[in-house]
Amino acid sequence: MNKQTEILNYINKKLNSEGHAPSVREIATAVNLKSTSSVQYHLDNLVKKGHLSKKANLSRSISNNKKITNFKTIPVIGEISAGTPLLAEENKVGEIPILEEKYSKDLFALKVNGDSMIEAGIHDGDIVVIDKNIEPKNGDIGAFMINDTEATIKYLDSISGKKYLIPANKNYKNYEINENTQPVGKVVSLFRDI
Amino acid sequence: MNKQTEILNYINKKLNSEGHAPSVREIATAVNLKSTSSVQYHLDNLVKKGHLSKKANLSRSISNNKKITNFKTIPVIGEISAGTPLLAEENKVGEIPILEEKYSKDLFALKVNGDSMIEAGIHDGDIVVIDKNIEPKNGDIGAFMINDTEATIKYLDSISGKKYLIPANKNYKNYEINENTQPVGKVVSLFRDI
DNA sequence: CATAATTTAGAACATATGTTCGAAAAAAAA
DNA sequence: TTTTTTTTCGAACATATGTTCTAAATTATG
Repeated sequence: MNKQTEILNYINKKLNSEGHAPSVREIATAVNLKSTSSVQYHLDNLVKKGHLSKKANLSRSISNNKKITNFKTIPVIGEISAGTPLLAEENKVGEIPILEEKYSKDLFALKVNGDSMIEAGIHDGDIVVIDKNIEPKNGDIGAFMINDTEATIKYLDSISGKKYLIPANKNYKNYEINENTQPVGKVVSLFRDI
Repeated sequence: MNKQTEILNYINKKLNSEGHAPSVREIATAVNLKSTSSVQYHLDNLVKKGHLSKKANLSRSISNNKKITNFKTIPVIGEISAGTPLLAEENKVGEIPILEEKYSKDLFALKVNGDSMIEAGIHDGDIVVIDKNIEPKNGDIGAFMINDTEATIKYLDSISGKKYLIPANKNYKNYEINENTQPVGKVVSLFRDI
């Protein structure tokens, strides 16, 4: 490996592991160069080639030029235990990445339990992303809390004036919405490990 | 906002925008403190509380303690044009995030075209992640190239000794594997926007 | 109000660090 | 080989930067 890429790799490694850039002298030691000016020589080239950025006369100001795609994570909620608020830490079973541009504070994810929505292509164990900021409308798939103890994913629709939670599975019955049914948000996307 | 969180926010902002930590004096200026020792005072507290890490006597060595969930992206491939290599840039229609721990070089994603796998819960427009390093076995859902011009997602299975690509849709027929059929990889996960 | 705890200030110090320059060494080209 | 280009070295320099200490100012507490 040539010295230049060796230096670049070392810098990237350190940026990642230490959270800050190495000094010129640290680089020199790491890549077996006796003189700091040798390192400068390569740093100049790496900057010219656009691989790195650095600021003049500034300690440890080297940074990586590569475009960073930014993500945020949203919590994945598993079983809801009675009484525990939906997003309580104890319900959390994981995190999933969301592109920053799609991210909003009102997103969270729910691990699907059961096959009541299988005809909508939502399987047991799938993770659905829910936007609390969007109230599910007729025809939408939404997340609903029933009696504050159970979260369920169902179609929402009206049948002869009454509102129902409608499963996508012939083996399950419609559930008429009552005062114990609270809409949580709209299902906006889905993840599955196969 | 109190001084401590003001400092913490400034540091995080700078780490993000500049790629390296600010100096103590830069912090002082930014949060309107006249003395560097005032900043030190708060830095010490932030370190004690576990919000930051820093190394003694080291310039710009402040780093953020929060666990960084690392992601990588894999390319999403759209329509395959005849002759063009599968992963060619011109076939790319986007990127999706993958947790670093799940990431491998051999992952890519394919936008599903059509509803031939709808009974397996894979819909038109879904994005499936394919691991090129795993050769699909009987019973697996795999990605296959047909005649180097078309990528398709199907079940793989044997029927009376012959290997078939089997759709999950009664309206489609099984396709017997021949010399023009190349396995690309196994489908390992799925994304859907609803 | 008096007292204690917290926060800020100022100055001085030690040094880690980037930079520069000329020359030597090594590698590549002619 | 000779010439040119690339790479490395060593030393010296200027300064950006973290640190410490004491005292003052501010805020909280009784």
